[in-house]
Amino acid sequence: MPDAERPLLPLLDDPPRQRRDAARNRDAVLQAALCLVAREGAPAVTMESVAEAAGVGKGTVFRRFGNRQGLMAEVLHQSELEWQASVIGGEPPLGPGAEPLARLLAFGRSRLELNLRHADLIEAAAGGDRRSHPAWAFAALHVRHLLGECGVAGDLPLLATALLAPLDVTIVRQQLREGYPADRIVAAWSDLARRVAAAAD
Amino acid sequence: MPDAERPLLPLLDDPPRQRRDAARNRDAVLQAALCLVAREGAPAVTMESVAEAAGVGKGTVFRRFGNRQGLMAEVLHQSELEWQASVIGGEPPLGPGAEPLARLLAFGRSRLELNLRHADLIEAAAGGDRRSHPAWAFAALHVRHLLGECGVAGDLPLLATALLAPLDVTIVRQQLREGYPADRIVAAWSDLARRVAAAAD
DNA sequence: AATGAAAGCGGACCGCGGTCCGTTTGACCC
DNA sequence: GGGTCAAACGGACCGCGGTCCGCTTTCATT
Repeated sequence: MPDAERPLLPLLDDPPRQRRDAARNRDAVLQAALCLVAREGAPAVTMESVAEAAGVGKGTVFRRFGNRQGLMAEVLHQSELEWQASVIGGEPPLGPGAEPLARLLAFGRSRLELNLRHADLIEAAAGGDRRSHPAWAFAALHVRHLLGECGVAGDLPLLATALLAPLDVTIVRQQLREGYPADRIVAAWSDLARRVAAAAD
Repeated sequence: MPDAERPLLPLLDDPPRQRRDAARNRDAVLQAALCLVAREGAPAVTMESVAEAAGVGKGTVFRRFGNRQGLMAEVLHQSELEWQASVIGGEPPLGPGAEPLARLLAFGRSRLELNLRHADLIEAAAGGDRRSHPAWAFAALHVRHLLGECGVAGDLPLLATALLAPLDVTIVRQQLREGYPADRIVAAWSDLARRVAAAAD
């Protein structure tokens, strides 16, 4: 559908326009990856299998997405959109309308659940910098915003990161493996969040 | 030197005694790995190069250490011994003798420095479970202990993990990459630690 | 329609982590 | 010493991530 506008606004999209086959292939690869990950789980999906399912060569997959992490990051991004929408505009207490602290606590529980649900994908998408992923940036920004609304004084971006850190998949998984029940992990995180948010107001 | 005692105390070490060549090879591999990592950095060290340097076959390296992470974990362990000693018995404020809160703050700064210094090695040793490594377990236990001495009430083991989490290599590296200076990261962590420790007493 | 150039393509190729299995070595007993 | 057996060895082998380069497709221009 954007094609229909092209002739009418030829000035806006010209600089780096990409060839049509490139766009088509990129889309095919992403769809194939999405499908394969859903069906077989991220760890079982190889770059070659994605290429084959998309009907392209292996080189094409790497050209479009850089490496395995890049591809998985894109898949993860698709899977996170719905959740992000419900944080921004969904029901309270996760969405807007509740007290900031209540939203923060709901956020923690919800994010922890999601981290576990997408665990394999997150780990597959995680390079040395799991935190440069859009999903992480979104979460960090949101926590920072809520802390601000709670009236917390201090280094908000770094405090936000510090609050997010213990929710990380690898940490939570390890805690579960050590026998801590999920409820207790959530409770401990809530405790932490309250301590951080308590300093002000 | 333990050899000298063997004949005198034949009862203590018999159950799973390992063959002499096995022990010798394990040692040679570890030495070679230590040396190579120091000289070329962890990322550049391949399992095959370690095997060759140790004068053994590749299979032997894998048999002794399981996989690359296992080997790197062992190398890391060696590198952390000195620091652990200085935490347990070194000078205050890191070592014993200072106030618990002061020790905690000193611990954070010191651990952060060490994480950066050993960054490559830590990442190489990190499997899905970076936190099952002895070095991590040691740190967690120590923080838990200090929190207890601070009079903190709550879920100490999980709070300790939560405090440790933001010191993780990948997080700190990302923050540096985003332009936050190291001092500020340390300050933010100290702030966090104080908020956690402030609830009691 | 013809043409030139560059963006894109794909599969042969490489290196490394990890496995497998036939062979060797060391420990223990006679 | 000789015999036996399990533990250990080592290198050929495999699969996957990632690169490279000669060939093809697209698109702007005329």
